[in-house]
Amino acid sequence: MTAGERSTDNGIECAGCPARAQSFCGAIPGRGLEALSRSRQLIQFYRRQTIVCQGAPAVSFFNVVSGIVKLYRSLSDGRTQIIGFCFPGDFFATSETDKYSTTAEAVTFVETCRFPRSRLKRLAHQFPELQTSLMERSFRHAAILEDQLVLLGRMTARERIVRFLLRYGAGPEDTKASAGRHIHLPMTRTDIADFLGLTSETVSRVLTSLARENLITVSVSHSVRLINVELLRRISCK
Amino acid sequence: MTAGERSTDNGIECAGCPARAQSFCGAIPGRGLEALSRSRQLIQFYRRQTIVCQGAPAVSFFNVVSGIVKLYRSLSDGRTQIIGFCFPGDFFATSETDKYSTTAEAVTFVETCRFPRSRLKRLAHQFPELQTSLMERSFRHAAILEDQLVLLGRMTARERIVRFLLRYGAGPEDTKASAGRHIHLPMTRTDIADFLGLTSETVSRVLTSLARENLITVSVSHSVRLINVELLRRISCK
DNA sequence: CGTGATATTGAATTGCATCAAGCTAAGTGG
DNA sequence: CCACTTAGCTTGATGCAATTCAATATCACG
Repeated sequence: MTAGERSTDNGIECAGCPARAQSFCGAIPGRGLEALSRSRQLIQFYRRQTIVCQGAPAVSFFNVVSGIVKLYRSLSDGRTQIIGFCFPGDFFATSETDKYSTTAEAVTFVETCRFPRSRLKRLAHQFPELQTSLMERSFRHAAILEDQLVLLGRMTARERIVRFLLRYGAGPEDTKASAGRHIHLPMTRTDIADFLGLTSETVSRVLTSLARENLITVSVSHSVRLINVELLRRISCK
Repeated sequence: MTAGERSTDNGIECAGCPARAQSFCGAIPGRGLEALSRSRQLIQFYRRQTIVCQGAPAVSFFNVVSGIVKLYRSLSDGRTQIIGFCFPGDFFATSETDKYSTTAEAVTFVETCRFPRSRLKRLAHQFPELQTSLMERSFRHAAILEDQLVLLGRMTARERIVRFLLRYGAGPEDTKASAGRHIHLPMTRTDIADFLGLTSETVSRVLTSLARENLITVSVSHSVRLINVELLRRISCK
């Protein structure tokens, strides 16, 4: 265990896990849960703490129980691109190679389950219902990455930021629903920029310009409220 | 069958398929091949022909036997982003939703195997060795998409184009090896641009500038030769 | 209340896009 | 076999969105 991470007692059983419904392990039937509880370690990380490091030997993968994790890749000159944010129920550091391809860092305080890397394959082998669910998950994941390719390759700064706000702030597709609700964005402006292929200055500028046009309000920097969701959706295009 | 596509007789058995070694079906053991042969249709497409259309009901998925397919998404105003090129052994149009999320179009004359969409899940269920291979494939695929995110989000036009040339023209990682070899690029400049998040003009300009610096030669527009692979690798960074 | 980190705002710069010609190569039909 | 057409490619001139550099402003936390 590297300095700073915290392993809590594993007394908590998987059966009672609040994240289980959204997690890959949700597909594991009850009879498998006890074994699962034994093969995982519950590990916590503080904000800014690195969980796994790009290029390091891939020994474990993780499931997010609570909090937000960012996955990113860095170029040698410091440019970084965030690949995605992981929320409760997402798993990460599932590499097919023997090295981690991305760095994972806690954006907030994070609780994770850690498993040996080989375990996923074994579990899938053991439980066919998990295997199906993993396949669905991977197709869904690929679709999200494809969305992001379009965003990075072809969208303007404004479109990118509006999409980001809608993605993380609006109920999926059902117009209206989410207008006026507060969105808490625990990541920094630089994080958002590194996710959207922009600079933090541009993120700032676009947010204030959206606020000037009464499409959103930014109370404190980590809290945004969507005002005109309809118009925002139109801006984010498709 | 839509107008223009060509279904050849299915007499050719999967057992003798030249693309099988690199394909998902390569993981299916001999005993399953006869059934596989029966469940697929061999379908050919001519250059520029649309294979499946973004938004259309997802009924089939395809495996490339020969030729190159491009997958792309279009925005309503015509901006398009190519998600990737599929080569022999790649499969595409595997959607988790009931609509295709990308359009697939033949870049060259293409031979494909078409399967009913539900078949993949059934096959995976039937053959555990396929299931493992699919999982590996999906992780590898995700890693490629992540690479492309970094490229689109953080790289300059020159870096993008050099990476593209190295990716499709150089043997994997083994420096030297591939210097001087001809690379045939059947896609248009616009295709390359749509893949790299650029315009065709920029692709042209960068290629001629690389040629002026004696890093590559461009004989006819679809044929490029890498001269200084070492330096190209340095430009493409990491 | 002070200090360092984060965010905003402004001004200047630039890399790539856009617009606009020409150029080239591959058909096509007389 | 050669003008004519057309699609794709190259090259140049100009514009602009986003970056870069720089100067505050604001926030979070001891």
